[in-house]
Amino acid sequence: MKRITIKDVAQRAGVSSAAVSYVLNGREHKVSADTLSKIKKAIAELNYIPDYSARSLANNKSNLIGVVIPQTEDQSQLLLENPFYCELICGIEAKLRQSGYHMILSGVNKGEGYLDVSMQRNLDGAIIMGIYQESFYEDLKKVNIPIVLIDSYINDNYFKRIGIDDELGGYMATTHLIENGHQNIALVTGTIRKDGVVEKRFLGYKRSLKEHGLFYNPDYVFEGSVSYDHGVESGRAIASDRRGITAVFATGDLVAFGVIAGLSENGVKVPEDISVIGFDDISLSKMFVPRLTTVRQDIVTRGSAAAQCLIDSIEGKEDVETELTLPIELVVRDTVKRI
Amino acid sequence: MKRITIKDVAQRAGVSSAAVSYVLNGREHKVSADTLSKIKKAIAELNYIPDYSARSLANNKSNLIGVVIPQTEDQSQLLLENPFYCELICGIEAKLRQSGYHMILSGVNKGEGYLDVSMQRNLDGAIIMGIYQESFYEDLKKVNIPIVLIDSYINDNYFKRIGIDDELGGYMATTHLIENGHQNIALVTGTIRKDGVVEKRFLGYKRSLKEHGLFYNPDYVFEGSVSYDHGVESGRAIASDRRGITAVFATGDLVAFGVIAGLSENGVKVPEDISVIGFDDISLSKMFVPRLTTVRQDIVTRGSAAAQCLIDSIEGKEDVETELTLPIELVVRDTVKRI
DNA sequence: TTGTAGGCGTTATCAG
DNA sequence: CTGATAACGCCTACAA
Repeated sequence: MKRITIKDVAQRAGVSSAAVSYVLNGREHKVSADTLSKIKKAIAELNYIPDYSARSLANNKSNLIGVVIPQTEDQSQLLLENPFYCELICGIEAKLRQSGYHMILSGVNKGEGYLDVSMQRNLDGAIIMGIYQESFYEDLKKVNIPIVLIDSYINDNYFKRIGIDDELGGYMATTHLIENGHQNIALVTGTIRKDGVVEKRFLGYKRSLKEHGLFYNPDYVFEGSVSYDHGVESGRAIASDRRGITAVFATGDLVAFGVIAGLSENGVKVPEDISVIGFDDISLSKMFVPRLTTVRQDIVTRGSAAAQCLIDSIEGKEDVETELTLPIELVVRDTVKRI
Repeated sequence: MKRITIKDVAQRAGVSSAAVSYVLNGREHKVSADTLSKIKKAIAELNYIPDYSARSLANNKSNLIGVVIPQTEDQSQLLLENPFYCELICGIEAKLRQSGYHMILSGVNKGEGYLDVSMQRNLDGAIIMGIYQESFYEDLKKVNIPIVLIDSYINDNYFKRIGIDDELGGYMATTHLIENGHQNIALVTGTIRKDGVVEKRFLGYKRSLKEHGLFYNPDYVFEGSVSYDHGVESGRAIASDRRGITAVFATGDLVAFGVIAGLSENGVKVPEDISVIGFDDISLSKMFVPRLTTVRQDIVTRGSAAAQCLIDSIEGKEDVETELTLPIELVVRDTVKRI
């Protein structure tokens, strides 16, 4: 299929290519009604489709957004096993498409940054999930495009952030357990990294303990990866050596499912023997039996908010918030028992 | 960050931009060892990053692959709720990135096709999941780029297909149930569309019934969408009116989970009262309690095979199979009971 | 209101 | 082996 260019359209309409370009870019007022209709007709007849590469070259605007999600250590595969990211992406993609952008979804190779991709593709903006080493962000800033961070507490005004109050979430979860009579509460979590969401949830956990006159016991913390498998291992460990633990706060729903599996595998029932609370309320949580009590955030909305925020920045809107905090709420279902 | 161009590199190295272009494109033998080293040095010093838009314009090669996945009817959100697609994408993305390509992931708007995107972005190829109306494929062919279909039995040699033997899978699942003494087997499934995978699984189901001397009973077929919710509804329906049904073949794991939920919600236990078998073996299936008996396909591998096949076509390899059928196997776990 | 022409970064052709 | 130079498709001063 030979490419129809703007010149073909111009020729067919009997006008110059500049005129065509004008109507293509919404500057229709620069053109007489007559020419306008001729051009529109020609575009339709020829079924003209613009070439974004050329546009990007001339314009420095690609209508391309980079979306980065974390990946597994070993396989360098995207962490799509975690439905959290899937839902985020659903929200992002829908909003982007509806606004005329396309999404390049990728992970970033170990040791490499994202500067290359940004420059190669002339990205108009990027949404970054997960947390990376500092040089990663410094590189990103050099490219000088709007960037939205999800799941990061990097304190730098260059970046926009769409977050939730993770500390509060950790506090809410822990408090809910305490209010149900639990005193020895384990924390099963991914790596507690500075400026990461997990750290905040951890801090909320500790604050709740303290405010309720309970001691923080480091032995109750099972730190590993944010994965089902780590949950399973922790569940097993707890089952084999209870040490008085009656409840578990898992900092992600997927982890919580793992914990439940690890426990029940060893005959420990949830919530009869041990209560479990999660975090995120991924769509799976409704499907799982028993239905998981968790701290809910609206993940899809968060994705579309991130996309919207990015688009606003790109398009030069004035009042773009540099930080947006979305609400969370406790969802009480079947995995926490009053004791 | 001002863009460093090939000219800057040429200037710095004291050579022409053509020479630089040569070494950039691996035609290093067209250049003297001395110039080569000077150019390499300049590239490194200036931290030159090529502009793919320009390259695409000049070359008609974008190193961009379009990946299309189905979306929900209402929200036009990607069907990432279904882990099947997530895993596929993991496989695809990893392979593409490792081969120097980027992935544009999107759904396609109702009523629109994918021709626009393909042309706008100068896609080098595309991977299409799900099935669409015929005009969709006809449009795609016009663009004249390699295309890999997943989950389609469209009979057209233009397209490559990476599939499994869905008919056999349906047969295996049903046969497994029959061999465990079941005679009244319900089928819970997405829409049975011509040339779709679901149709093949359905045909395998019927063949197994027939070969084992059982009658096909249309009343036992619960046709709806490939979703958890449809599973739940069907499960409820079965629970409230058993009609002798002792086993269910769900044509997707997610659907199977729904069925199980719908059943147990009404006090019907799996597998004690009713056996359930699924299809796909998504990673979730290991996590679910009870562990789902299912027909396994290696989804991630399928994704990376699709990507590899596409890349081979793009790069003009000779021996690219037009159709690849990956193995499947029965995975016996805990949801089928012998009666 | 309309058209001409130069440039965006890269590649490829074709003389030197 | 090397270096101009003309595309590629589009946009946008600037001139008419």
